[in-house]
Amino acid sequence: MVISADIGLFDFSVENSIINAKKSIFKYIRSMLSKKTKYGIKALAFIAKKGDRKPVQTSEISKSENISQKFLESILLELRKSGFLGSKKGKGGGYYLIKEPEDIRMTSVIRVLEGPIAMVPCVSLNYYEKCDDCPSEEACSVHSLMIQVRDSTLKVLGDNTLADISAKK
Amino acid sequence: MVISADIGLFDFSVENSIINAKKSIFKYIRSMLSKKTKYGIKALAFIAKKGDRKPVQTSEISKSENISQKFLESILLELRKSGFLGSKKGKGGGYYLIKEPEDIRMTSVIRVLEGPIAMVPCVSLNYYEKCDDCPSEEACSVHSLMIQVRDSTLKVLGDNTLADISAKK
DNA sequence: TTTATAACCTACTAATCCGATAGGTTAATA
DNA sequence: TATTAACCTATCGGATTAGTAGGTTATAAA
Repeated sequence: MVISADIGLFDFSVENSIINAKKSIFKYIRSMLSKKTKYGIKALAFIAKKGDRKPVQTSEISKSENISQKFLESILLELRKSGFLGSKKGKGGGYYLIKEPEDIRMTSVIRVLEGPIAMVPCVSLNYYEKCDDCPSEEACSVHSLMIQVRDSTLKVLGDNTLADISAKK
Repeated sequence: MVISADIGLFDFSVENSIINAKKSIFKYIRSMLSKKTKYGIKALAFIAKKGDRKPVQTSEISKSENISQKFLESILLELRKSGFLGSKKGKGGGYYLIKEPEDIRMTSVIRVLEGPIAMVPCVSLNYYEKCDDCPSEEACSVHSLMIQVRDSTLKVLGDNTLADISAKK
């Protein structure tokens, strides 16, 4: 019985790695950071890099960063509505930062564009939601693990400002 | 212009917080950890808690942890195929651990059930994939940030074993 | 040897979200 | 007055998630 279990383990491990290989080649890899958030951060970094406060057009960012212009428009609009950017219409218009890059933490950007930073709503600070299945969060084996993950992620994202990530070249 | 920008900021910040409030009440909160993975970890912890190596039935775990039995079946099957569990058919059958809980790291469980741990494929160690839009990963403002997040998450998940999370009560 | 059990397998589904597209309106500049 | 660029509304295909349904195979007990 032990032997057959071992053989089973071996066979299936091989089989599984093939499945995973196929997965990575042919299938969509689930990403925890949406393109929306990714594009939003890139756009903010692009604007921050320019340094001056002159409005930057969506079209310029779109071309330079290979982002669909229409999609980017909606993202920048959202960033304006949530207080990261100011805007100016008409010729010479565009978007500009209304805070110093040093004062824009990645946590706040991601919370606006992506939503919760925690991997699970029941440990989210800003988007908390109780699990339907868990009678007690203390008894849940996943809960404390996810709190640890949340805190370590929060530390990284809270320590990094727009100034930090746009300094990289 | 500065004044109108400020007013705009204020108005929209308020509006946005209302939108977010509605979001958390009425809408689905995106979770980075699928229920599949969550249930899988819970099931492993359940089996580990029992201590002895006697097979545990899917139905028992399903009832105790409030998980759809059919869904759980598919998860435990996957955990067996990827080498975490052994199984026994027929009466008195079920699933049992084939490794010590101390030797099962959360990183490996999550990689099997969820896929990549990184937030973005371009910084994933086990599921790497190049971004279509980025010409250079070094120049990407998101890249190094995501590496930091990945490493801190990896640290937490690598330090926690099944023994650690099932010890909690 | 039959019967009950529980793992195993295959296929399908509703709901949801993501990323994008299309087409138009408003406001500011030249 | 014409052009520009932000702003707004609606819609969509493709993909995933979290199941459900219904059966087959292997094992243990009767």
